[in-house]
Amino acid sequence: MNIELTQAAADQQRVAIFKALAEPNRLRIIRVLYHEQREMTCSEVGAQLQISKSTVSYHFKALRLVGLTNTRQVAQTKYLSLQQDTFDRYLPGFLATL
Amino acid sequence: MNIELTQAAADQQRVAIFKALAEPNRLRIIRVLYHEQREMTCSEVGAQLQISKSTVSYHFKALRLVGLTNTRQVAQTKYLSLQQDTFDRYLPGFLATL
DNA sequence: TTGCTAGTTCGATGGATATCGAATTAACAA
DNA sequence: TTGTTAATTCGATATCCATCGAACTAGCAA
Repeated sequence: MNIELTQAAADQQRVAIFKALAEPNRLRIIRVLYHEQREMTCSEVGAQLQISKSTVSYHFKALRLVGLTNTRQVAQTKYLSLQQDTFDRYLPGFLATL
Repeated sequence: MNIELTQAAADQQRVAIFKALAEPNRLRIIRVLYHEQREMTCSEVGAQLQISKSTVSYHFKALRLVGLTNTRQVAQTKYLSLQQDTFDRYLPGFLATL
């Protein structure tokens, strides 16, 4: 294991995470999930944030791809929640500032 | 003071900070400043990161505008260092993960 | 003044991305 | 089968931004 390679990989992950959070609607999704401490669906978030469901789906995917959230599927419905591990590793203490 | 307004303002700041950090070269600048624990000049960073001085200047400005760094000027030379306060307020614990 | 050094700004370019409606897929229900 | 609901994908568009070299500004020194 080369330290520089793993650091480069970690940096790539950091940049991806920051990009994901550098968007007002995605940040609001994170806050809602953190404060409500429960899973939420695409439709539910779309209604609360007043954005189209396609846009919400797009943001959900972005958050999931960088590991900030995870998804639990029940029938046609997908429930989104925070992936605490990722926040702990890359942004410890951040959620508490929201 | 309206809580929602100040939260909106804080969110705007958060998004700006994440945007600033969502760029590989800027993240590297932050890491170098954190690890070396000293001020660095535009030229010095440009040489170390192998990017043109105009690009470095552009990134320096971006970091300064969101309050992640501060600048001390001596004659023509500007010395850059981290603004610890901002990290403490918006990203507590982040620097230590680098 | 004449250079030299450190940074900034400008203009142009190429690439990324946030957004929406429409079409599509998938799962369930009647 | 037909219809309904939840979410994804597709196209298209508009905007943002990282990058560079060149031109410029400002401070210092012969």
